[in-house]
Parts: sequence; structure tokens; C-alpha cells
Amino acid sequence: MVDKQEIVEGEADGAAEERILAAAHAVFLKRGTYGARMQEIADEAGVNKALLHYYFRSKERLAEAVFQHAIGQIMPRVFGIVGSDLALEAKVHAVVEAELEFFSAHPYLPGYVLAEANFNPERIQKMFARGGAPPLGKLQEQLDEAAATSTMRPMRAQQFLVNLVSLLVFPFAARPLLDVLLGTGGDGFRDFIEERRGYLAEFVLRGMRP
Amino acid sequence: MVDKQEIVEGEADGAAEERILAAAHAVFLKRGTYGARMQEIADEAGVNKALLHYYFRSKERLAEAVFQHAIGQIMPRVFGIVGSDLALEAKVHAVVEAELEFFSAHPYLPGYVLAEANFNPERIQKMFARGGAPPLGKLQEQLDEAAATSTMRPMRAQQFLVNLVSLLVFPFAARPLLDVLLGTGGDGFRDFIEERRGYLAEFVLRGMRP
DNA sequence: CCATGTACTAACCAAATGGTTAAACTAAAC
DNA sequence: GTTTAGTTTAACCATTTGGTTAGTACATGG
Repeated sequence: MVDKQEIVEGEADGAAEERILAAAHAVFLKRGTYGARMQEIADEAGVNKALLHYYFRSKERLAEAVFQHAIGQIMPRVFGIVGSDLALEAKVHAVVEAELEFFSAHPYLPGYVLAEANFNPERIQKMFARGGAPPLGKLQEQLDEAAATSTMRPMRAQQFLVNLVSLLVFPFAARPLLDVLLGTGGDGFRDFIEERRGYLAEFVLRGMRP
Repeated sequence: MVDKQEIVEGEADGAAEERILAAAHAVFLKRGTYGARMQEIADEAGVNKALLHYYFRSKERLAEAVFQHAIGQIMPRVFGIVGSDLALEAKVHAVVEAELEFFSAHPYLPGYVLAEANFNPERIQKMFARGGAPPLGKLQEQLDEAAATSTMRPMRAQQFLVNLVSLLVFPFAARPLLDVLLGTGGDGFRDFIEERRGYLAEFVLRGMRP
């Protein structure tokens, strides 16, 4: 048994399958699930269209794999921070860093995920049917503690997290709009985001002050 | 020339055209532009499919009409407030009220607009090519004034507006996700939004404090 | 009452699209 | 060398989809 080497038509290992998934990721994120064409994905992967169905039975299944892969890259990180033992302030800073860094590297992702969630809500329900909720227990304790000592105003963890995530995700999801409405084309947008990186965490925490 | 009266097959006035636009609005918002089917729009409007092409030449044109109609309902309102002579605090409160009220009545709209902007950025560029930018001059003056008197931290109007809009729009755009992740189904979401209505304006303003 | 322009529809069409099939190629097992 | 099992493809298919066409119905205006 050769451990992963050169192959002629069969390239290598699971290379074709991975290339298909990567190509599907690119095409789905750019065009959306309904706008994406199986042929375009095949072309992008340098593979016959039938092979897509060989590895992923249908477009629907392929879309599921891509969606799960997409959210699987960022949601666990954020949930990990939120549920950690970090202090409240540290959590906010950590989430800001994690999301801005990640979305800067994957700018199309937020728009894709939101669109998919809106036009295919059944998939969301199906995927998160069991155990997809963020670990808000610890966060709520911290918020309650801060409220008890009058360090912060009382707030539900859900609201707190949504506020934080809103400020981080929205600019990426609305990027095409911001580019034209605010004139943040190309580098302008990157600068815009960098500016936010510098103040967003404190902005959110200040908003909690009594 | 009869000034707009009853017609037999032609229902009345421009009723058919309006019904088509309304149906298109409903279907496009629910399924997205690529997911929408001309036949479904025709059915929803109770009209032959050919009539869609009679009034709007193509799906693309119909989509443009729907999109323009969609953003034309809310953007001018917000821009009006932002560019008005209201005091900074009043502007924030007014925008919060205006957007939460509007999006509560049109919950699908944010998701649709963002998806459309992402998967069809050319349309955005084309539509806002000339004169679509928000009037930030006045707002920036107010922010500068507040910063000069150390009432608020300095901030660019763009950042300020994006922060405000992020907090207002994101929950609606991400509603299917929040419903399942936070368990805000049906009434839960409405309550969630009502809670925000009570504190968001002050939250944003507090975030600006020095 | 006939010509006219507008609104509307049934039937149709070509292209695109997701999906299938049968065969070919490859590497490893025997 | 032959078999076997996993990959990969060219060709094909049924259906869907946006769009067109030819014609009908009808109110109006001459």
C-alpha cells in the first residue's frame, strides 16, 4: 500500500473530493445556493460533473456540507470564548479579535450564511435541532455578578451576545452596500474594519456602564 | 377618454401590475431572486405568466423593481433622520424607533436586501451610482462638536451610523439563526426586539461617553 | 359599427439544469 | 495475468425555467 503518492487519473487520496468541496465552497459563497450551478463547481474543481454526484448525492447534500463547513469554522471558536472562564471584559476583547480576524480572511461568509439561513430556514432547524445553542450560562452569571455590584447595567446574555455579534458581523454581511454608500471600496473597507478593531470592545463595555 | 374606471377582464386601473409587483415582492423576499420562480409569482398574483413579461420585460427587471421598492421604503426615512436638524441624541432615538417599527412590519426585508447585495453587487453599484450616499455632513458636525466639548469620544460618522444600524438590522437578518440558537420562536422574537427597543439608543450613546 | 390600442391568456419553445448510466481507467489483491 | 473494487468520464435524459407568439376580449373613439 502506497501511503499517499502520485496517481495518474485518480490524482491522490481524497484529493478530488476535497477539491470539489473547496470549489463548492467558493461557488456557493459567491452565488448563493440557488444561484450556484453544479457545472460551475465541477469546472472550478477541474472535474466531471458526475463526480459531484458520486461523492455528494445531490446539490442539496453538497449545499449542506458546505454550509456546515462554513459555520463550523467560526461558531465553535466564538462559543468556546463565550463559555470559557475568561473575565467578561476579556471575553469581549477575544470575540472581537476572533471574529474580525476570521471574517477579514473570509469576507463572503457572513453574507452567505445569512442568506442561506433566510432562504433555507429548514436546514438551520435541522442542523441545530440538537445541541447547537451557545453556552450562555457562564456569561449570564458574569453579567448578573457585574449588575449586582453595580459595575454594569443588568442585561440578558442573549441581548449582550447579539449586540456584540451584530457589530462584528453586519459590516461584512452588508459590505457591498457599505462599499457604495460609504465609498469604502477595496482598501477602504479594510481600513474601516481595522478602525473598528481598535474601539469596538470598549464601545460595547462602555454601553453597559450604569 | 375615461379617467380610470372599471374594466371587465382588465380588472381595473393598474391593478394587475400592482398585484404582480406585490406578488413578486412576496416571492422574492421569501425565496431570494435566484430561488424565485416566475410561475410562482404569476400564481400568487392570480395572473398569467406572460403578463409578468408584459409589464416587466424580464425577471431581472422585475427583480430590480422589487429591490428598489424594498430599499425605497426604509432608506429615505433613515437618511432623512440622519440628515435632519435633530440633536444627536434625538437622532439616535428616532432611528431606533423608525427601523424597529419598520422591520417588525417587514421582517424578511433585511435578509433579502443583504442577500441581494451579496449575490448581485452589480445591481447595487448601478442603482446607487449617483447620489445614494447618506447625508453624513450634519451628523459629523454634531459628533465633532460633542467631541470638542468632551461630551463624547471622537468618532467618524460612518462608524457611528454603521454601529447603530448593525444593532438594529442584524437581529432581523439573522432571525432564523437566532430563533433556533436562542430559542426565540414566534413571539419570543418579538419580545426580544421589544426589549431592544427599550435600551438600544441609550446603549449606543453610552458607548460614546469619554 | 368598425377600427384601434390595451390588457390578458393558452400554448409553445429553446436553453439550461440537476441528475443518471454505462463504460473506461487505475491500482491493488490474488 | 486476471479479477476486483474504487474513481472518473462522456454521453444522455427528463424536467424546469425564462421567455415568446399568436390570438382573444373589450372598451373607446371615430
